[in-house]
Amino acid sequence: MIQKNAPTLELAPKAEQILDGAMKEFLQRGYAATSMDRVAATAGVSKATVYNHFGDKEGLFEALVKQLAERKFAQVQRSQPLQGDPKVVLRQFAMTLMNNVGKDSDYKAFVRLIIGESGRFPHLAQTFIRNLFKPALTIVTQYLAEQPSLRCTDAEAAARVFLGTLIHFVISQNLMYGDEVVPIEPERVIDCVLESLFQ
Amino acid sequence: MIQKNAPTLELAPKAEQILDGAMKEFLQRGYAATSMDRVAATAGVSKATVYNHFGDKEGLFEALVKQLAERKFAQVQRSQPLQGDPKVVLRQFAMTLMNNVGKDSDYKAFVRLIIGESGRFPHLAQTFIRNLFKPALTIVTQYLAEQPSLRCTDAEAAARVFLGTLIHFVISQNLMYGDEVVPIEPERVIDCVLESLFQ
DNA sequence: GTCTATACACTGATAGAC
DNA sequence: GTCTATCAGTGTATAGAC
Repeated sequence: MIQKNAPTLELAPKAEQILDGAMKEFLQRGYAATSMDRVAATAGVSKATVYNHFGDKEGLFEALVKQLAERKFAQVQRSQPLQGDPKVVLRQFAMTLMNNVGKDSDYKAFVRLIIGESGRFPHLAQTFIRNLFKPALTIVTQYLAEQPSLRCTDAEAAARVFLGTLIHFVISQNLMYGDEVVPIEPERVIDCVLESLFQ
Repeated sequence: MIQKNAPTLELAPKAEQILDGAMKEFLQRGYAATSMDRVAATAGVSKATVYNHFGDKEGLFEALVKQLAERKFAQVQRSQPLQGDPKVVLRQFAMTLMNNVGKDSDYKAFVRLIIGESGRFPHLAQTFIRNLFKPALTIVTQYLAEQPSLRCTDAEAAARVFLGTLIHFVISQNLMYGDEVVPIEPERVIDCVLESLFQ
């Protein structure tokens, strides 16, 4: 009766299944508007199974956020180290970041959720910062520290200027739909920040 | 029986009263977790009165967001025009922005709410951009366009670099509690962005 | 471990008296 | 315009059978 084939080769198949359903619901509706009923239905399991695995709604939410943060962290770590001419390398980096974040609906929903709930779940916001912003900051800081053409001698501060410019651009133009209110070509901002940071 | 004294001298006393209660609830709990029952109780009116004034929950939320956006807009417009030595003027501007936004709990909650709900209420996110980000962008762009020492000839792009750096700093360090994960003195970032933008 | 069934509180919204 | 009372629906969480 019990099918032993194709257990998807994962440690906890039902847990993965539940997290998949939880992701769809939480990203689409937000934390408070997501019901455990719907998570169970979307995941294709009973509600009691959800509670057995994750304790309560907060436990499920925390497990989901940590999984998403770790998945994206793996992507960042896997990216090739920066090397070469700054203006070429960093322009490529900027375009990748803008396309990777600004046009990925799931990722945009994830960022909205984390920021929106950061007042009630400070620990999850910090997990996001630790797993995603901090590694990016470290990579860019190390790269900038090796560039003699960098105008600002404080490489970490320069990395914050560069990343802050890019991330705020995505937040204001894409997450908040500012591209219809204060439109501008991304290239203009990238050109300007690179022109400013390097001689 | 009916007290005629102290009608608070406002056009719609009950409406203001309801919006005050709605502000407390929505800013603290978010949109979905806020109940109309609690808004009515906090405002000191009956629930039916809330529905008579604002139609439904979305109507109340939109009225609240527009009021908050307009109040903050008035503060921005009232600020003195920028003039004088760029590094002095913009350092002062940056410190004011960081203290005004980063340490005002109500304003932080407002920004979290707007970003968190921007996927479900794009129009309200755009109202926020139009009333708060766009005016700031305009003021800084005009000021930068007059500075001969500006390295980047594209004043609007430079304004986005400057404001993006500052706003992302507040979001990551204050809204998302990144100051405990990736701490840094604000002055280092301000120094760096000014050093980069100006000769 | 997983399911069905259910407890119990609370939700957004409305009807009708005043 | 404001209130009390209430509706139908849904929320989180759990008990008990398998």
